[in-house]
Amino acid sequence: MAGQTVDVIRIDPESAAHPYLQLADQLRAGIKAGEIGPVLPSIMQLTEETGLVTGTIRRAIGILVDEGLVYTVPGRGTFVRRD
Amino acid sequence: MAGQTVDVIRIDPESAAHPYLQLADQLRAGIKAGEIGPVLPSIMQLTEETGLVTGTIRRAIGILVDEGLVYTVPGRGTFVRRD
DNA sequence: TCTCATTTGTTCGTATGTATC
DNA sequence: AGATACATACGAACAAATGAG
Repeated sequence: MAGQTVDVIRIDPESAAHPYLQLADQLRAGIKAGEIGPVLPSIMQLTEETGLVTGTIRRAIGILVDEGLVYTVPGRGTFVRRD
Repeated sequence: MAGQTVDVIRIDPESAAHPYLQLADQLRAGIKAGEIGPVLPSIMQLTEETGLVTGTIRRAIGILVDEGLVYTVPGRGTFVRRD
């Protein structure tokens, strides 16, 4: 199992903001607020909770990876980088 | 060991029907015809016999689980539900 | 009790085709 | 036309449960 369920994630399909950006923003905020971590919810969990598909989830997480905020380990999960 | 080899499974990659649906249909038909069971071939066996990958096999089996036709036991296998 | 092989479960990575905006 | 999103499938690694010995 990966991280806990995160009920702070709310994607608004009607919003002008793209879902992958909404998700990246909310994940980032949750991490910085200490509400998310040290292990992020799995892509499958996020798929269920957000209604988005894996490609979109991965894209949002990819942003946080690029920012150096988290890192992923294949077969394990996505982790908040502690430094 | 799990179930016997099942040479009734034939996935057509050229078909318009998605492989996971083809497999689910053929497994269901084989079970109802009494040709498959009481233990399904393992996921590994099915990957070899169909050329599909584990994710696709699992998805097909998941359909039969949802239908109540079979159930899975971790470390044991997938069994036809007898009722 | 311990080890090992088998089996299902979970997870990330990548690719392709289609649909929508 | 291009970017975004969805659906499906393939590839790979690791984890956990089970049973045999």
